[in-house]
Amino acid sequence: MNRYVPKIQDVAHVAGVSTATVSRALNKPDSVSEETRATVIRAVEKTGYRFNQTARNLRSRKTSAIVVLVPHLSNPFFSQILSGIENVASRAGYSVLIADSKQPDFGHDRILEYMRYNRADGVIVLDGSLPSEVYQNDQSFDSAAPLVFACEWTDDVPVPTIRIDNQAGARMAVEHLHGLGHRKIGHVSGPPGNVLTRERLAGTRAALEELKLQPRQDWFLDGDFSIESGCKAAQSWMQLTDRPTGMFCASDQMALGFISELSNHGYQVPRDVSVVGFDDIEIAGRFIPSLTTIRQPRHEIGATTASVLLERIKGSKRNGEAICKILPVEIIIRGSTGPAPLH
Amino acid sequence: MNRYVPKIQDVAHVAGVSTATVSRALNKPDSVSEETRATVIRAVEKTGYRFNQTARNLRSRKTSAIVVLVPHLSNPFFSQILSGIENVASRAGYSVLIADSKQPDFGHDRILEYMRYNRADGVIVLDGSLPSEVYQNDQSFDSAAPLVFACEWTDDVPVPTIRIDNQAGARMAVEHLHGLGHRKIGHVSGPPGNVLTRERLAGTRAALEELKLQPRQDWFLDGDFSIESGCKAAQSWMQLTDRPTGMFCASDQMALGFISELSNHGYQVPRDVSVVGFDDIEIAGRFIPSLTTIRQPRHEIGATTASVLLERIKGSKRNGEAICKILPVEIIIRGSTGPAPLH
DNA sequence: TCAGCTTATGTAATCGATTACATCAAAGCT
DNA sequence: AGCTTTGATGTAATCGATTACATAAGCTGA
Repeated sequence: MNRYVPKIQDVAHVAGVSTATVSRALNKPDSVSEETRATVIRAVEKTGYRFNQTARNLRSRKTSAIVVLVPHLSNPFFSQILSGIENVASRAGYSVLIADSKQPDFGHDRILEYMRYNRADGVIVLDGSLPSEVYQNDQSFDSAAPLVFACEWTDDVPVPTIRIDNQAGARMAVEHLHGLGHRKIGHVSGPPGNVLTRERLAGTRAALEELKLQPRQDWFLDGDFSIESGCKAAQSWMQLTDRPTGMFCASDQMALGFISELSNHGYQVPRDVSVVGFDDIEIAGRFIPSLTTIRQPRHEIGATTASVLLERIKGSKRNGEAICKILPVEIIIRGSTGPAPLH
Repeated sequence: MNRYVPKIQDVAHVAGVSTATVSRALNKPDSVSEETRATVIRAVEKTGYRFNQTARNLRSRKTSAIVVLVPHLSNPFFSQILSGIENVASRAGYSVLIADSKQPDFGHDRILEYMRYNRADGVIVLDGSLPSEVYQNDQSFDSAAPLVFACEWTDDVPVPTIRIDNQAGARMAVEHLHGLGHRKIGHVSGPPGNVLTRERLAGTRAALEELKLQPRQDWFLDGDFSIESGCKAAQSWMQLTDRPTGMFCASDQMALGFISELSNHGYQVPRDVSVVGFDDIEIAGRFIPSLTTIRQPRHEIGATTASVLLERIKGSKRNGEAICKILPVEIIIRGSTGPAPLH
């Protein structure tokens, strides 16, 4: 049933020219005569020819694809970033491969397979927690594809990174709460070991210090960016005898979980506690109350990352230079924060 | 700076065997002697060899990749479906390519490029609104890669489809509202022309009819699945003089937008109106109020779709048989629906 | 008129694996 | 012993494009 797939040979035959001419007519139109070009194009239409990407890839030693390593693909946070990447990549003729780096069967082998030029011409890593041996191993063989980090990154790995200033974001959050009169400020942090967790925590501490507020250990609650962990943090909050009146959550999901759980127990935001999130996911503006949060330009992060990677691929620059683009964050003030209760 | 990438030649040389033997040792271990296999493996480790996927693809006439056509990649609804797909595909050694079919520059050309065996061995289409010429054109040349629809589909195109029973889901929603005493039931529908819109609308109408409720034209509001359109629907609702007391929204996003906008204007759910969504996105259970909704098993839809596609690829069956797997929906009753006001 | 240059095209090598076919040694069978 | 079968390996064709190099024709200017 499978009909014959026309190849460049067939086009050449129909057009009465050589395969080289067909290839040139299609890829470098200026290098053949106008007449020949027209003949070839007619032959292509007649035969229904479309070039075989694989053969082209082999000969020209590239894949015209980039791969994106996403931690937890099911996390909707990444959808806009992927959208930004796909947008830029597809416009440049590149396909986008995605792989979930947090899948159970995602081992070193598989990472390496992507890091080499095997499947893609470049790699975007959104997961800062890949074991750093991966990168060393990679360097030792040095047949590595260009690599770019986005959002997250791994310390001491000299790779270009596109991200926001997480510390500054955290500062904005704390300062906003402080500006509303809050003096008892707590924090719900991300998963342990994560760079974002570390940075946002550091920003929070720094801001508290600058504002001459004593950080209290029991106001720093553990989370993992998920909605569920926000709910758990709310339970911890409720069990405190001396409660913070302002909470900065390191992700919107946690902030929403936090507010939701409090609501289930009769507490209200911002009456009982003001809450600031991080990310500005789509639903944040429509939650009840609407969520004050630190906006990350997610689509732009994706688009910028793709541009940087494509440049690296074309220029075949080495990763060594390790530029770091910091995209701006801004605080979006909404309904989940209000003045601190008069003491 | 780019070091030499070892090829099968080099391994053969180091191991003192032919390239054919190396290939066999790696791909069909049983066909070489144990001794040779060990030698080859040692040589592979020594050289740091990893096979070149492109070369393998060309020779074996496949790409080991599948492509997923997503309408609006930025829509987080798809993240779990992608996760399900990636899960199954990667386990079987396939890469997953994604492309946003709603991008401005996504034309027929590009679709066709994917439909042929050029870039992928199979295609998953999540967008039912691709022009049907695409499929016909495809058939006429018949060099088409196996195709599977998921969630959405296009009528009269004989392609296997994995989806839920949208009409049944809509029925559940309406019956639930009816069971709570609601007799004035409205609907917010999806984008015009979409199959899901049509099916959910049909299910709604059928249920109303069965329950002997007169459908009222002005209680059927237009939307497009987005949060924003849910807000707009809320504005329409507020302008009605005779308002429905129960609303079934064809997506969770619209339901959340609907509730949010009402809340901004002092209305409360479910006191003033009960709301049912569709999809059961992650935040639904944590919204305030938590959202009653029709759950789609999104991860499972993705996984099943990938399995079906891989089977087609392996079996190289034609699409003609057009099986249709209907996965179960269930209603998740939460806080956004309550008893109808006593009239 | 002819060397020298440009332009258009053809010939054949090449990318790096897989695999059909050939070869050869060892084992099995009558 | 002589013939067939089996198993392990090597040789070389092959997948379908791109492209280095060769060639031929046309053009320029001394």
